[in-house]
Amino acid sequence: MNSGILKPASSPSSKTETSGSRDVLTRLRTDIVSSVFEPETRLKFADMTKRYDVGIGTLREALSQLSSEGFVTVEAGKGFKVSPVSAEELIEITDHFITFEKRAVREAIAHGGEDWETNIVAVHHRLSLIEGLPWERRMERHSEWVERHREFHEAIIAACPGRWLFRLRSIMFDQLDRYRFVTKRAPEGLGGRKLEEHREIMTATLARDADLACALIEQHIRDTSERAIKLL
Amino acid sequence: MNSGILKPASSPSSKTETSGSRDVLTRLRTDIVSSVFEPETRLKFADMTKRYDVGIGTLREALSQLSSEGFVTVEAGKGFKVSPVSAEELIEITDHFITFEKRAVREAIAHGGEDWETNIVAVHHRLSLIEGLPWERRMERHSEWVERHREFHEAIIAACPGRWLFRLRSIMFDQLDRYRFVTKRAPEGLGGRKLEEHREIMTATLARDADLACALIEQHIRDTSERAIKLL
DNA sequence: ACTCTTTCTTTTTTCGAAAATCTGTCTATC
DNA sequence: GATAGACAGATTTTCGAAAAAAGAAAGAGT
Repeated sequence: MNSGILKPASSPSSKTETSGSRDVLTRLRTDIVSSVFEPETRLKFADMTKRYDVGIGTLREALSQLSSEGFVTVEAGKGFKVSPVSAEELIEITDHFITFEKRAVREAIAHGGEDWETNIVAVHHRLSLIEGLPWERRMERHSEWVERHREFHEAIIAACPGRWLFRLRSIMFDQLDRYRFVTKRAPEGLGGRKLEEHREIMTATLARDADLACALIEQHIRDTSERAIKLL
Repeated sequence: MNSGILKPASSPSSKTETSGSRDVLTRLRTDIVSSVFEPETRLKFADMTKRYDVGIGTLREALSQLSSEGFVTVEAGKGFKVSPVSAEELIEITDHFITFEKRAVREAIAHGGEDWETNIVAVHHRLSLIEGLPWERRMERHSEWVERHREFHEAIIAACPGRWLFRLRSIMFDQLDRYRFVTKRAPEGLGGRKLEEHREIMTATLARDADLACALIEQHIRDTSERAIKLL
């Protein structure tokens, strides 16, 4: 089957066209985050190499990487499978992420300069361009939203000098993305609210009000996670 | 990371290399931790495949894994090199580790059962067998000490139910190991002191005195890290 | 009916050749 | 002398074939 010469990649959602050039690690992670592969699914080399059009070795390296990020689990001799999800894990991840993020925000506010501020304004604008859209159009560009949402939160803490703090936070953020996905098709509700929240977070941060920024971020994250828990 | 597979532990062969019984990932990590390769050293495939007697693909996977653990850094097209070390990073790692460890200890004390207690006593005994030795003999069995030391601290927090907390802690612990190595050849000093400290930590933990255990552990880690900072 | 082999199939894991990329050196040109 | 281009050697990255391991199915013995 799939007699096409290149790129079968018949993902059900063929809206975002960029996937062809991105590397297999990113594509595979995206597919796991967006539940193209359900939890516990075995990721067989034969299928995967065809789907992503890469060699076995390259694929194995990507899977190995994803296993250390926690997205897939590996059992020696039995191959790789998509890591399971659970409400308990989401609670724990949320908890860790909030702890990291609050700490990082304080550091960033303490150390950030003009470039940091400017970048926050810039990426927030990019994000608001999508969040300001009506519901259907937002859904169409969901994967873009995911990316810009990540960019925004990363920009906020970019001035944090602790590299490990940044790194640990990012691991948790990526994990949250996976759970965040389940709220994608949730009823409209907080769509416009998010636009508000992000603007408030930006304002507090640029005003160097660390306490307020932390409180807003904590609420922002907890809201999303709690919605996800209900849908799990 | 190091899943519960029992390792060969002892060094069977006279020379450092030969006998590729342990897998290349473990051996390479050990070599980096014990400064066989200095920081910033480029890890060329040609040399490495000969040294560890594995194929290019296998080696690449190991290096890739180590890069996500933070031991090596990778630049696309320019290969892998041993990550740099710095006093600043040690301070940050120490800080994160202590935060994780204290939290994990409290959880473990709250949740641990009889098996947990028993295992702590057992691995502490194994550790004390080395720490009770005179200085020269301790040095001879340093790599065994590293392993048993890890086992001991892992046993203390084994009952902690948070899997991500455990995981994040372990990443930091592995990083600390690398810095801990520089204190290996430090003047005798705290050799006997450590034996004391570990016994105190065990006693406090088994007595379910979380506050005391946390305080002891924090002191224990900070002492070691501060000694390392001076030697950096 | 059950279990222990044996054999065959599927899947993972390893390996080294070949392609792509980078680095440094030499030469032509201004 | 400085700059750009091109060549050669070294190094990384990719790929798929082949070996090793796991799983499934069939057969023999109890």
